[in-house]
Amino acid sequence: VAHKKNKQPTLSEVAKKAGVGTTTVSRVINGGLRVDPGTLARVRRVIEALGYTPNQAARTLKGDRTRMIGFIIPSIADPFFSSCAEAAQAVAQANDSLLIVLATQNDPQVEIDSVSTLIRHRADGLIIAPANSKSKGLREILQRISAPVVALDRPITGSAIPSVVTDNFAGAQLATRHLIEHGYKRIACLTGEINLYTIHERIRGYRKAIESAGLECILNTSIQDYKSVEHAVENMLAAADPPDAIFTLKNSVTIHTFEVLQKLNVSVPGSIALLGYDDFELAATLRPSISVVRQPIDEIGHIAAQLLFERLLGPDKSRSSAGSSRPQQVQLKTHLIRRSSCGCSLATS
Amino acid sequence: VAHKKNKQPTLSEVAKKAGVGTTTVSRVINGGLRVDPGTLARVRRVIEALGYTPNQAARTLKGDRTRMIGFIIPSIADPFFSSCAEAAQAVAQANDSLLIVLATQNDPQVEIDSVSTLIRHRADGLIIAPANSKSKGLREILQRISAPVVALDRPITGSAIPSVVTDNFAGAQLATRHLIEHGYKRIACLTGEINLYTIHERIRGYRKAIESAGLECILNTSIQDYKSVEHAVENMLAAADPPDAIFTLKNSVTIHTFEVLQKLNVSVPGSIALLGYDDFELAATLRPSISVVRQPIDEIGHIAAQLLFERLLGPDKSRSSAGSSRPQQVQLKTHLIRRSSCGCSLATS
DNA sequence: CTGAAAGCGCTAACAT
DNA sequence: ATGTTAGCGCTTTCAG
Repeated sequence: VAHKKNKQPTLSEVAKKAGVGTTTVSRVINGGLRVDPGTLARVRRVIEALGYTPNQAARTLKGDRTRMIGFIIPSIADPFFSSCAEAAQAVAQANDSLLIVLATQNDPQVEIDSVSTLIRHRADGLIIAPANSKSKGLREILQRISAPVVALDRPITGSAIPSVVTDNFAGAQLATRHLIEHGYKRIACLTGEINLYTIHERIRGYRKAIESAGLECILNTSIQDYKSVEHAVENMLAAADPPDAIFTLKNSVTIHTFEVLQKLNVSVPGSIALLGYDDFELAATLRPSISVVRQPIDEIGHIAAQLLFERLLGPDKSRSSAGSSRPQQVQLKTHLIRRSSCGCSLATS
Repeated sequence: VAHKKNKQPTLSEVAKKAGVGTTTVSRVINGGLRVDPGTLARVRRVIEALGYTPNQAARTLKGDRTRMIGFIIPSIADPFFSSCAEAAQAVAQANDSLLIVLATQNDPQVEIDSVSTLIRHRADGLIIAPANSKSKGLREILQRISAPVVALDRPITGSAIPSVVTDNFAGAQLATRHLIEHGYKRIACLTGEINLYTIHERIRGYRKAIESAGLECILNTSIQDYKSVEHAVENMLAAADPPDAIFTLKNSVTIHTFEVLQKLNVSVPGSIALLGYDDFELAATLRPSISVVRQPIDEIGHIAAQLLFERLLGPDKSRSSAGSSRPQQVQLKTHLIRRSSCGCSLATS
């Protein structure tokens, strides 16, 4: 009984113990083809007895894939990205690969460092939600790596990198139009993080709808936290011509706006209607329930991972639900969920 | 079979191009000590020009750590675990390591497979929230691996594996007592998944408090989804002696209970008080706001990861915020958050 | 200061 | 059917 501490048994140890060559053991652990049934059984017994597990690092060095894919996102705790990660991990698992999750907090430097780390580890591929779609540094480093890359939620402009995003422009436009159809005339739009691709597109959608209807854009892009929402809303309410509807471009802003309106005892949608971008768990439970633009979150992660494996293995070999390969720039539709806060379903408010 | 696999440059390519030996290049990428400044600069230039990155697999094979740690949890999308993961990933990053996230959906077989995969990849260590604290198969495989393991949220009974959990018993007991102090006499407890360690402990806490006060346990452990909550609540309400308070043992049950109560127009806490285990984002925003037992989620993930790196590197070398090493069985305190639904702060309800 | 050479564990020709 | 052997890219003695 060898007490080599901290050491897993090796293939050649198995070979020695089983009285065979290393090639035979290698064949056994790789399916056992072209191996005598008796030998096969014996080797398997030794493997079992020793608790042998092939060393992936050695395989990798020999030229095999690492069976690891990187997943670079702003935050793991964010429900949107954690749901994407869950879906991507499932696809990775189905393809016998590991998902390595890296959170960047939207910091471009951390993002680049993360890519470097993944390259060092020779990840087979890479899924990334870039902090800045236009970052030159990121585009450069991404261009240099040989592993396939898929962009998630936000494309990487000026590159041929495949991406899976939702149609933020159409979603915001549709939502704004819906508010317009309700008859609201002064529709404010609250957001922050205007350098994000998604937010930028949503603003465009809002603008388009508002201007097409000949209304006035009331856009506040300085929102950061609860305080700033409170400040913004109080100012609007105190103005000579207060808004009759608010369109919020991201989850946290929607929630903060709801909270402020609730705190100020402003009737929703009576005095001011509210519609938010991105659904959230309790949107239907709040009173009034919050109308939102919903994105197919799971699909984003799922398709991004599938796209990656298709490029990795060739379209036919990846474990896809569908056999056909997809286009390289996927844009998913969003969905308007009509609840009470926009003025729909007044019966249940 | 012409794959356009742009291989990464290797160390010896750098050496050749720089006109030095591989040893020198190795020294350069490992800090550049004992290397002539001129040579160092030249080698660095070549590395830069070639975009060389050391191959982690080769280093690993040579005996170095893999700089990867595994993180096995039931679900990534679950806010509790994704927050833990975020904290753990930050610690991993600080220790120059990768976090590999595996979701098991509480399936014991997937769990064991996940551990195997991580062993194959020679992860340096392993953080796991076991689906079943008493699983023999899991304990066995965990015992066999040489890498350090830390249990998260749920201990692994019958083993010396360090764990980071919260005091579920005390938390539930405190919460139940709080309800009792409010004067409620018929306090129901709703839950599912009773095979989970956490739930088991919470039930114990509830029982202890109820029995100590000479009250009757009204325990329903068959909750699974909204429907089952609806059914349970309707039955309770229709009974001759309906409860005057409900204590829910997990997030989803709390929310479903709130929804059912809201739908049935039952006044909370007027007719029935509600108190839930585990805080959630909109608990304070709902009307009434929901009182809860809050766990220090980030700390759980953070401490678990720190514990792991302490065992991995020795207490002094890990990037801990504190220099001192921690006990191996950490039990964190929970906190009762008094909001309106239990009967506190009636002014703001 | 610097380099030659010996492996780390595995796979894949190439033998037998 | 099975063994022999040559590396994969890197670190690390051990000599210059």
